[in-house]
Amino acid sequence: MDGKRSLEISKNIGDFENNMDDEMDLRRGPWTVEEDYKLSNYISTLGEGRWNSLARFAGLKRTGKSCRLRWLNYLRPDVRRGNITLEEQLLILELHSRWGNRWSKIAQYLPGRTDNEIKNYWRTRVQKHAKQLRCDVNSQQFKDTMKYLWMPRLVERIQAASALSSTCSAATSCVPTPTDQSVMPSYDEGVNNNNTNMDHLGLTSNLSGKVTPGTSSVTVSPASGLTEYNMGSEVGKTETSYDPDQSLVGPQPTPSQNYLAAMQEQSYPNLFENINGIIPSYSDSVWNIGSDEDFWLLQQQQQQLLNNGSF
DNA sequence: AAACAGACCAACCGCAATAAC
DNA sequence: TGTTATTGCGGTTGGTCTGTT
Repeated sequence: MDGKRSLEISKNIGDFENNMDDEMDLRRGPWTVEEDYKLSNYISTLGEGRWNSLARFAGLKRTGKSCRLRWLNYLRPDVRRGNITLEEQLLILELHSRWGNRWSKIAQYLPGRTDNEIKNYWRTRVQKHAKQLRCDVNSQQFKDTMKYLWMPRLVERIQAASALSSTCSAATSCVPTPTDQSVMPSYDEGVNNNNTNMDHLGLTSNLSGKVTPGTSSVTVSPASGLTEYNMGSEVGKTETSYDPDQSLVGPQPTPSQNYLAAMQEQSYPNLFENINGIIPSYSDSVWNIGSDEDFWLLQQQQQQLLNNGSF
């Protein structure tokens, strides 16, 4: 448990105790350890659903809505925490370009990520980038910047990371393989913390989520101008029936990996050619979308593309 | 060291769709 | 069939952390 969480919990315990007198009042605000424990225990034995009655039976002075949100966004054992990986960033950009702010739909293709997390990512990172580039996040200019600069750059970084890890694993097992999502590091700014959120409760859960991948294909979508990604009916479907006997089956490709593979096959080589032709220094620079220098670079590249009439 | 600003994210709110009665 | 309860979604808010001045 990190310091931030520890502080939050100790504060919450205090708040919880102070509010114990308010028997009739519904609690609001941050969840306490006790509440998390009650909710997790209740759901792990009796399952999800009927959130209002669940809240009552579990002895929680919370609305059903609040319980549902807490479970889905935080306590659910397959919630994946930590930084958004490059693959996930790429997927978010692509899916958002197709569906807009359909966060829950987008989240279906990012196993373990919640709509709230993706929404927060979009608002804090992507919209910030649009602001820095002085364009509207919904403008064609920004979409083109994503399409021709940002997304290909992400693909390249993923490829680079993949090449590095396979080289490394051939020699020694020093870096996790890209097919192992559970330990896939974020090359942006840290490593995924894939711990379940039961950890701080001292709970060990058998519950597991499972991703069922399938075949995928990529074509260029005339409508969006971006890649059309047909995942098939079963792909990206996260099964949320928590059978204790269920266990994660072998290392299988996730939807994002299918997507990436298909995209590499069909769509992006031309983009790489295009951009490398326009920007000779492209492959030399490190694409870290978080730093100011990168945004300066991106602005320069964007301007070059505009000057070349590529958009 | 203090004040401030911006980033981040958990949680809430309002609304619409759906289910239950 | 109408009403009420529940669920799910997207937008927004507010608290905390972190970096800067």
